[in-house]
Amino acid sequence: MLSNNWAVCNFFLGRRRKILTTKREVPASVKDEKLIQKRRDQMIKGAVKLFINKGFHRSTTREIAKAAGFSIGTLYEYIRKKEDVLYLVCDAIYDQVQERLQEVIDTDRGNIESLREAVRAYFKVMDEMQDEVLVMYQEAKSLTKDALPYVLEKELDMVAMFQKVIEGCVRNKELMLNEQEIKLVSHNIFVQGQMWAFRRWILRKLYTLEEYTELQINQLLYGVQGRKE
Amino acid sequence: MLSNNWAVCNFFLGRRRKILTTKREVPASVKDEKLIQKRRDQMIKGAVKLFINKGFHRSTTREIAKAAGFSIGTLYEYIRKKEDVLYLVCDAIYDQVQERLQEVIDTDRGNIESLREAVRAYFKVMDEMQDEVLVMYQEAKSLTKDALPYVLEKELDMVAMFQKVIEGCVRNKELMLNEQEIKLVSHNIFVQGQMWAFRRWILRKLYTLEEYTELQINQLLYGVQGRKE
Amino acid sequence: MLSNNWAVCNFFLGRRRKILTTKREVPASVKDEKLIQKRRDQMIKGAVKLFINKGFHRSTTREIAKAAGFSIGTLYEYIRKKEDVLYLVCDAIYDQVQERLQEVIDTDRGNIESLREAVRAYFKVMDEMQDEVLVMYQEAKSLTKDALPYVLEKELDMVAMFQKVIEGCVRNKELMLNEQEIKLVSHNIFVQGQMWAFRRWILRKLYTLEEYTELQINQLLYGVQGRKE
Amino acid sequence: MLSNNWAVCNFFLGRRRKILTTKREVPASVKDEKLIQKRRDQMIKGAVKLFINKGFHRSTTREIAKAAGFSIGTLYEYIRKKEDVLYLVCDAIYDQVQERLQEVIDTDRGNIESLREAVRAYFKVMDEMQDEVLVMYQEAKSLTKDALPYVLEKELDMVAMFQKVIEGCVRNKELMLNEQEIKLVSHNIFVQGQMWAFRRWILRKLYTLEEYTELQINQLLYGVQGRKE
DNA sequence: GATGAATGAGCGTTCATTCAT
DNA sequence: AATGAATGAACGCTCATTCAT
Repeated sequence: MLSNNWAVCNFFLGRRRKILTTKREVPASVKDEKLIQKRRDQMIKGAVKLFINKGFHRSTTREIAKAAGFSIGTLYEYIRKKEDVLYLVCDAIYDQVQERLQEVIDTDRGNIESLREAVRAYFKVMDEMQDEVLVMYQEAKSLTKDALPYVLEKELDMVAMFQKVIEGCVRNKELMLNEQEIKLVSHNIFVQGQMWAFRRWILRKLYTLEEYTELQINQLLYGVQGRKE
Repeated sequence: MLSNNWAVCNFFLGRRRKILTTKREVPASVKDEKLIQKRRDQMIKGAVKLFINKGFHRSTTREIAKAAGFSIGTLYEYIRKKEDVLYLVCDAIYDQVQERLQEVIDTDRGNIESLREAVRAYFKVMDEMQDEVLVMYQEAKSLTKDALPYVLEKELDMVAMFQKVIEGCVRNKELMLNEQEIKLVSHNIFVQGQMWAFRRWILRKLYTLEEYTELQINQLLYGVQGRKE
Repeated sequence: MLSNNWAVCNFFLGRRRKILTTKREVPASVKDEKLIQKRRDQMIKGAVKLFINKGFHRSTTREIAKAAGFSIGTLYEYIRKKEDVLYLVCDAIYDQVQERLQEVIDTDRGNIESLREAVRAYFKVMDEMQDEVLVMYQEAKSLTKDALPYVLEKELDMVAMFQKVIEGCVRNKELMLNEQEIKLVSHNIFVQGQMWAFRRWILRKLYTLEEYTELQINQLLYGVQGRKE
Repeated sequence: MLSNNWAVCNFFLGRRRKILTTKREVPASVKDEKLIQKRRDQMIKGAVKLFINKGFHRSTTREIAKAAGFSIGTLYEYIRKKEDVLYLVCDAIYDQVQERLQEVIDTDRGNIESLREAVRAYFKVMDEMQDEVLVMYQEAKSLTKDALPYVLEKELDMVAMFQKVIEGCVRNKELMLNEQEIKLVSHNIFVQGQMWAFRRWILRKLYTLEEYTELQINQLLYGVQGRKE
């Protein structure tokens, strides 16, 4: 139940610094950790392709196994339930996004240029990982009660990256924003990046990625009235 | 297939002014139009509740019938396929949103105050219809190839409302924006409204609706730097 | 159950002269006998068309009602069960065949020419009523336990017509056959007539109706060796 | 649609020597060919019993599975649709009939005695396989458009066996028949064999198998007038 | 550790039949 | 007498999951 999900999330997220520090474990029957990693990589790779085309609910476990390159029996040696696949997929996608961002975003420079660069980098990643983002985006709600908080926490971690960049600017007096405003802007940036993926059916017709990026950055910095005259 | 869906959408939306002017009809076996309306209203009401809790895929046709207050046989007198319920639900929600907006938004005044009001009104509707918006938002991807364009068109109609308000401001020199910028801002407003619904798990903790609204409007108008000093 | 059907048939047919002299009644809710006849005629006409195309089991009561030109509710004013339609249809087809035969077959002349004529007339009727015969033929097995004997009795009545013609020939010494042989030949003629309908997929390619008729008559009269040299 | 079926059949049969040489494959999910054969044998055995009693349409897939000795899920590992069962059953029955005939019929001797023997053997098989023949006979029409030609071709193969025997007699001047006549007689024999099965409700009362056989052979050879003398 | 045959609960859907109007 | 909306048992079929090999 979604509404229950939110309740559960709130519960967890409220104290997340305490409990959610480690990954949620999906138990496997197989012992060899190396093998588990290898098989799950195969699985995730296949499943993402599948989910992009048919969504999670319309993909069968058999199809997932096949796409992964092994049998249905083997699939169940590495997961307990179909929903574990979804969690593993979502988890992997977020990790990938985050990893790529951490490579290119400098959260410590604390000037407007670093904010511009962060947004550009983020939008670029979202563009390159469009399909994956879409999957995450559309299927996250199918995650079970206990898996969802782990994924939401990763979202917050990403939002926190932008927040950190902006806080740097504020600290250096490049921007004048209170905490509420900082958080809102961070969330806006985050959503606008996703938006490029989940509204691509219309945005792609109106803008190239570069146009979209620069327009959003300008709007972010100056608003619609800041440039009025 | 999602990716195909997009192709289809693009195809339809490309020429939408010509083909998509009328509603997509869902055929019913029952002839009495009044009755059809009544039963479908029951159905939609029940289905929304269900979809909020379990999502479309996890809701069974029997549950939908029960929630609507009639038997499974009767359900199928008013739809052909389970997916028709989803279309009917999405369609109804959008109609409702749009209707409520048209009541309160004045697209002709053409000043900044009217833009503020439009955004406030829109965010208020999105707040009041949180559950419905969430359903639409999360389940739209499960719509069939042929139903999706109808729903997307409605989205564009709503975006167009904001666009019209902004164009008014531009015409009256209250704002200086080119067409690309106008469109982007319209989409941003639209998405930020939805965002209040689909990210409520975090936003509700940070802001009241009023705070969220005013912060977003200010960010929209002045950007983060327009107010720098 | 078919096997039970046979048992039941045997039971009934064994004493048929006593019990099966009247038509099996299909009760109607409506009182007006004239109307019953009219509505059932509509029904049979529509149903035959339907059964030709889709068979009994694949035709729904709604389709039957529609094909008859009235509502499903009305249909059930004139029958009790769907299977009644099948009985009514089979019954009507046999009546029609028999009526047409009685018009043209002279069972009293008692010469070989009258036998030839009877066969020719019968085959002609079977040719003209191909579709109906096929329906009867293929759907009779779906008749209920209690309806089947009535239809089988009609078959025997038709076989008896040929038997009568042949008995006339024997009485006049035009043929030398004992009773067993007479009956077999009668059944053969009957089946060969049906055969033209139910094996038309191949026979039509090999013969015209006239060729088929004359070849069968010759084979009937002279065998394959009677003409050996 | 039955009428369409015939059209399709004609189409296929017209060129059958070219296309229909191989069996129609019914795909199975299971890979082990041996197992497929075993399970399908179970299935066919159970289904024949069921179809004899209730007909194809009145037998449910669950009943078929149960009669076969496994679960509904397993049934569908070996077929795709319920209709596949019917095809498999019809196909198996024909194969069985044909196999038994090929064991006993000598198509090369080319004398009248061999024709007598062929007919006797055929009628005996039809007697022993009464139930199966009845099923084939009554349910063949429920076969799908694409399955029917395969079954009809098998019929023609059997007719061709009699044709071959008769052609031998003609070649050896034991009989004087043109091709049209040969074909007709072959079809007659074939139908008269089936007739013993599908008209057993009356024929059994009039004749033993032996009487029926000898009477038909005599009628075949000498006609009703050849012996008039 | 890998396989894939087996299972059966449960799904979407149909349709003969009823009955209030 | 005629209608057609309502019903729900029962159908064909799917698929997540298990477990013997």
